[in-house]
Amino acid sequence: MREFMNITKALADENRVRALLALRKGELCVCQITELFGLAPSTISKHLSILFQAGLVESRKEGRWIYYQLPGKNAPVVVREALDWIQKALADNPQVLADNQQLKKILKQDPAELCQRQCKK
Amino acid sequence: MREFMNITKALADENRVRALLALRKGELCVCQITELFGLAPSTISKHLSILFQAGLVESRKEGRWIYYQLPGKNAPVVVREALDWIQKALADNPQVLADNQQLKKILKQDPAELCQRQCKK
DNA sequence: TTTACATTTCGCTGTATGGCGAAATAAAGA
DNA sequence: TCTTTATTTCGCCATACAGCGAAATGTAAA
Repeated sequence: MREFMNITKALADENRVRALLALRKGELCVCQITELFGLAPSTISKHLSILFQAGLVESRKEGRWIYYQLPGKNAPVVVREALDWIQKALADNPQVLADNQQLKKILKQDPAELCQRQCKK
Repeated sequence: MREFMNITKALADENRVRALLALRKGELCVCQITELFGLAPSTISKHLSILFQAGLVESRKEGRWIYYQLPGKNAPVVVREALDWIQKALADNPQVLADNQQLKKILKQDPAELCQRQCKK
């Protein structure tokens, strides 16, 4: 039950749901998500930590960057069904579509430059 | 998005999830759920109100009693899928099984007597 | 080594939420 | 009508949580 509630609590925040949907396009580093949402890096980090604890994202370290991504086929059924559920419910949501557009612009930018700008703020 | 977040926030409380699973057996009045969880009637009422706002339960008034039940076939897809999800995830959960046992005992009792005891507390 | 930098952790603040009991509401019964 | 009673609403308290900035951590570059 604890595990399941970790998932529902993780899904009970709009920014975390938006983050999960943004990750559909592939892995993202913290500063890319930070840029997308316009929140403080520490805030984004905390959100990702909560998603990670719930098993809703995986993480991969590459040098100084940490990339987050949606879990693979080996993820628990309850997790995959949760992700399918929000995907289906919000695929054509205006906010989510806007995030997708914004994300495209972010992905065109050099991640290194992006992160530098984030850190200077 | 607001609608969807109403659902995820409603599911982010363990007692509300337990209530939804208890309702699988059929409609229940407030005092029956109160008896099941051992919380104050006002607390249960608030929880049911939140589930109702999210569209996760329907209600039916019969005299002084108000019966709550899971939504029917006409419920939005996103709601039905949410209910299927938690049902599948927690069908064999110890807490949920214990609730089922307890619920059987409660359903054997006369609702009128049950409610009277609740209100005297 | 030092410095730079991406991310996390920590401490704090304001707001949201679960819990209760008391009062309000609404419907049945005396 | 006047009680009784099932439920809701309201006001309160304690806790949980999202947000930030500053400090800490760990890794790469100089």
